[in-house]
Amino acid sequence: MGRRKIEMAMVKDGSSRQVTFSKRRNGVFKKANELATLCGAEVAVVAFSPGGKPFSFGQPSVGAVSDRFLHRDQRKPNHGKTVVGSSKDGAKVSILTQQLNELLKQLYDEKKRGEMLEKAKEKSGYKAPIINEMGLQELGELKGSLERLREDIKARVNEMEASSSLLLLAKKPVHESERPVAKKVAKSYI
Amino acid sequence: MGRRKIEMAMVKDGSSRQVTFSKRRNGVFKKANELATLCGAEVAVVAFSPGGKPFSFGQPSVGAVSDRFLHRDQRKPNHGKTVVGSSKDGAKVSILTQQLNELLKQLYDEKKRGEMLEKAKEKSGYKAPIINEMGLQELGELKGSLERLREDIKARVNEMEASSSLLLLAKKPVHESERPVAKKVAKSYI
DNA sequence: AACTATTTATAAGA
DNA sequence: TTCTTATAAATAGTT
Repeated sequence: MGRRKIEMAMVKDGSSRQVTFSKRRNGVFKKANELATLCGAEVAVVAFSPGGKPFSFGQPSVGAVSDRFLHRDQRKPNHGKTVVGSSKDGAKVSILTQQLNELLKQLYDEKKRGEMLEKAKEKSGYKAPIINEMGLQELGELKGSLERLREDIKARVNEMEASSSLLLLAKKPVHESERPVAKKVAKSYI
Repeated sequence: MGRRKIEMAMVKDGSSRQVTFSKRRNGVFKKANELATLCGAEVAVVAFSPGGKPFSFGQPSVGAVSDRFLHRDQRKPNHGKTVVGSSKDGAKVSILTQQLNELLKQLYDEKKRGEMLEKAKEKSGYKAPIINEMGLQELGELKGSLERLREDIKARVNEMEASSSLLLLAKKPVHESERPVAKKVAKSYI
């Protein structure tokens, strides 16, 4: 699909092969996302680059689809693939938000699991306060980062309601800057 | 890619949705096969139809790729992705989705690691010091994984903020009925 | 299942 | 790496 038709065989030049992988990987992920969106299907894609790096796409997640495929599904049939609304953009944001919610839920589960492990350790008579405190602190910071992302998505939804700037600035680079980690405790996902 | 451009939203008519799924499923599988052939990459795709039937493609096999992804290969995903400058918001959303799913993948790994930890603990009870030390070692590794994960998320949050800013510029307003519904959780995560 | 008018993906090139 | 652009490929609606 380009300037010329290429032979369907391994690209010999390593550099070109990496470029091809990057481009086509995104193409496959986009197609998979469209399949999931248009058909309400659960789809997972996993690809290892020529260099051995893993990349993945999953709706609702790679793990969920993998589990279901391996006949370990314990969830409701339609879990995780609801598209709210008919707007193209609203649907996309909805999917992203939904995935973020699942991320937060899993993080919550991880936190509970960590607490149980900590209890078990104390019961066994061994103390590792430094590791415990640092682990909890980092979990808090991790959660804060995810909250930050959630707020960004929420704010984007709100701003979409208020105004619609168009494509003029779409190519302007955006400066990335560090932002303080949120400390506030979440009471809801959105 | 047809007679007309279609809305990127769930196809309402069930019959049409099934036809779309069949066509596009083949398309995704073909693209995945080309990715594997051209780049020598290991690729797996799993898709559940609207009716719940599983379909899969794998090179060399779904199981091999899934196993490598979920259990063996712990190398970090690519971090250098930038979507600033991309001119199609569909691609931006695709990349955002991909990044979210990479996060999900890593959390999934952490979850599995925690499950193994718990199993080991239950198996040994509370009194075996050797097993406890092993648990502590694994907890330390978990902490290290969370440290790396936190850094990954920080980096991705920045990437997503940049992406989101650009994405916002091209958005149209969404209606009230199309907004994601808030979900509630009993208590804080941390 | 085939057929095409179109849209979309992408191979080269810059 | 990113962006352009000419072209190949995928596919939506139709038969």
